[in-house]
Amino acid sequence: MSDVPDSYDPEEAEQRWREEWLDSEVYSYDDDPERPDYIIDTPPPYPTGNLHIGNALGWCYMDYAARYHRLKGDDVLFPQGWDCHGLPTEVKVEENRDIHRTDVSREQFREWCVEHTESQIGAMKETMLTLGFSQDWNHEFRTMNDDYWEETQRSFVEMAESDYVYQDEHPVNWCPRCETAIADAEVENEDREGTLYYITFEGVGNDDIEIATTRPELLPACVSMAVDPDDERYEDRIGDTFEVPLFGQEVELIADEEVDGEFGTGAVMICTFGDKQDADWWAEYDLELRAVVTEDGHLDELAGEFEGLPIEEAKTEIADALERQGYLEDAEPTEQSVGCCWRCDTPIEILSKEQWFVKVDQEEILDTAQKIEWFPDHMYTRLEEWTEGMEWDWVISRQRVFATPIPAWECADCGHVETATGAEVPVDPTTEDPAVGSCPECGGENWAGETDVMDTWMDSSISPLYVAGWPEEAFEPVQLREQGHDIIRTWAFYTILRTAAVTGEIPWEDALINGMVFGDDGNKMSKSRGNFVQPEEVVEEHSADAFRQAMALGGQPGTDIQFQWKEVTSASRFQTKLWNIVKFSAGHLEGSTPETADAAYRDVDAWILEECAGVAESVADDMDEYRFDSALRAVRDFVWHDLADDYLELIKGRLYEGRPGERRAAENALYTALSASLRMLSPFAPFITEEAWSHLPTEGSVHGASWPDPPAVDGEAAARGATIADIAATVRGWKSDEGKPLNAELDRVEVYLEEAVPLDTYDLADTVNAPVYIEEGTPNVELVPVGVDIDHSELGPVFREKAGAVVDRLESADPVELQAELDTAGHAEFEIDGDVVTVEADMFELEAEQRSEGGEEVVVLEAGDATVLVFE
RNA sequence: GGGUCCGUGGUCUAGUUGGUUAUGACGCGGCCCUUACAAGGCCGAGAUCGGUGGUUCGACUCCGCCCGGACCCA
Repeated sequence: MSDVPDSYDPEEAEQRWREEWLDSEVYSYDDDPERPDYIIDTPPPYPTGNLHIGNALGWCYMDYAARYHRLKGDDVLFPQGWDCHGLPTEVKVEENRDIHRTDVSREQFREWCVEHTESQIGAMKETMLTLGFSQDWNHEFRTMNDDYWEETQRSFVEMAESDYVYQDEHPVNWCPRCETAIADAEVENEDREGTLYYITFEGVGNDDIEIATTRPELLPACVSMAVDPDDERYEDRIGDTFEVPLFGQEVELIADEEVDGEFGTGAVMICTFGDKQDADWWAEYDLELRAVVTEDGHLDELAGEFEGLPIEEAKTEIADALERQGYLEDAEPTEQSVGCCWRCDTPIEILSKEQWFVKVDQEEILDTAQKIEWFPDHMYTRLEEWTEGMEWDWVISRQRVFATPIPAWECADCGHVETATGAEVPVDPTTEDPAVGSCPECGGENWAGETDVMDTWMDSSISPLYVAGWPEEAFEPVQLREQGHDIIRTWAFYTILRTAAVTGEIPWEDALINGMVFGDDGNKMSKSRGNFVQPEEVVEEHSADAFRQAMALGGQPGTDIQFQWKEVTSASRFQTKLWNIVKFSAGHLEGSTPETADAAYRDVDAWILEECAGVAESVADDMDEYRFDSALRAVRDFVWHDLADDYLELIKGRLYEGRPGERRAAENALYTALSASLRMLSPFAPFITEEAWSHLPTEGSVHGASWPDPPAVDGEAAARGATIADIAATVRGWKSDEGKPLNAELDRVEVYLEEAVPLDTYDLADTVNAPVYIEEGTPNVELVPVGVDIDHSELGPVFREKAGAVVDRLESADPVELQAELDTAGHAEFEIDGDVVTVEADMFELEAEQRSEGGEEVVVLEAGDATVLVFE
């Protein structure tokens, strides 16, 4: 009867659909002016060659949203980009080819980097396809391609024209290993064990002074010293001068409130530059610049005999020399926070260099960020804090190769700097001259192209502009950015800054922030801990659909989630269940089922359709709020318990033996509920739902279908259906308790309802396998009140401070007497503190228990409002 | 040190504006091959909701403090 295989083979089906979808247009963006756009600003990942489980979580979220919005009828653009430029690739290429980047031409080096990047992208794309992500591959982009970096340069040019971009000499964070400037966001503070040295500076015409420092190697860069103005130890000493040990320069003591009197001796040396504080003081007090650290992290000629030593060596050599010459008073271990390069962990230096900067306009950034809807909303706070804490402008120039060139030239004759115009990008200033021709300042013709390149974040922070088609199309905010909370200070921050600067708009309407993925044991995933899981392993063990479901149910978006194998197990079981439902249903459905005219729905049909409509609505609400966990849970619950446990069992009689009209009504309702379920599940489990869809009388792909909208039904019939389902479930549970087969035949079943309702017993009788009689009132069996069930929400507000006493009286009263009072008076009365209080009937219910004392053998069951008598 | 989030059965997790017996999953125990389903079904046990004060008739939910954890910043 059915061509549905007995079991579902995910490995085969997932492979098949993956290929099918690639050849189809189901995921393509139509740019249809009639439908609302839903554009996702997919954050382009760095092509590491490995899409790890943390990436996968974010892509799952985007894919759930993309698939949901397609069902909702939106014109979805889910592009995929690649953030290609950057140091790790340069290092990898140097390693693989055993060269230094300066050994070959910039062109050659770039070419190798591109080649390497392409192979890395291929591997990650494969994983994305395995996991069933529905990007529109016609909209794939690479930040290293001309068409992309043209836009990067264009945005740079526009920002230069509006004075967001400027060139200046200013202290910057410098990584001596990468030999480039880096931005504040690329510096990570690490707690390290260091040594605190106590060093004596001899006074020049005044007493000596002792300072404490962790960086004796910076003594040659010492230009001043400072104490807290309120520090009594140094009263009257401001303005004293001292000679820097070993290096001989004379420095003056100043007072500044920023000095921490608790640290060391309370006196600190100011070097150019030990840290950001030094840079501030240097500027504030107009101190001399003694640059002693070279770009590659060695001491220069100002260090005299120590010239050429790497920083770490210089530290110990100079400390030794201080000790030998009697300047070192003490040395003790200390905890210190060291700023390190986030790419290579090398401690950073602060050097003053000519660099390109982007102005950080805190107010504009926050104004913009506030207009974005953050999910969860507290993620905005992260951005706010970071933004408010920004001290320096964003340094965007990098002394590297594989990146977007800064489109500028310097006149070799007069030093005038010429920035490209929008018309001449993309341009590589190292190989091309500016369009302006001769220097507008001096008329010279000798241009030196800028060899500095841009920070990679300059590329990735225009992704919303790029995917939205800027500048051909005026920019309108896209609908969604999804990303991890660990990169709010970079990706989100820079994108907001740049979009506001270039367009005056917010980049996205919604920012959905995902948490981190931890291992099964609750710890960060790491290979050494043995809790590392690669998405492919999960697919191999179970299926991509199961993996995707586990990601959705791991926790609500925004929280960190633990990867749980048991969640995958549970998802697999659900899929088995779903498959069996489909297999059973498909056998009863035919091509004309969906269009059954004027289906004569019985009560249970009305009930399942109403339930289904309710679920469709609440799941849509969840999806709109990106509550994927809640959405999937609701659908799974509906499918398993309402549809399979209750509804399917209730209509089996009609499906197998019903007359055509009533059978077709059941078939139609079954089809409606099942196809709605598949559509609601399809964002989470795209493969099995597509496979199931193909076995039902449906058209096309489930992913091209629309969000379910079941027909409106008679509400009273639906309520009756709910009672029937409740009764059927109760009888089924009882049979199971009794160890009876579910189809065990019963003598008869009597259903007692308080008010007579024309319950449709047709399906119920078949399901419980007994004739069913509906009665009004209470059954003629001995029911003994045994307890009281208080409705606190009714009773509490009425009695307020007396509520506790009333509850006590109700609970301590004899239930039998209470029942009698209720029957005669319609309420209960107590005397409390001399007052008579009346407890209305709606404030409590008496719990009754059936006491079988003689008479007919009968079992009494409670099913919601109904009392069910079962005669065996 | 500042900030954000969090602490619910053995494990993970839900809990909407405070209101009956606190959700589900995995695991565990028992029963059941019932015309979709044993790679399954049904049932059961298992939680003083981190601790402690407070607000309230009533607190998992609101507030204070403490303990513990994660992340961000300094």
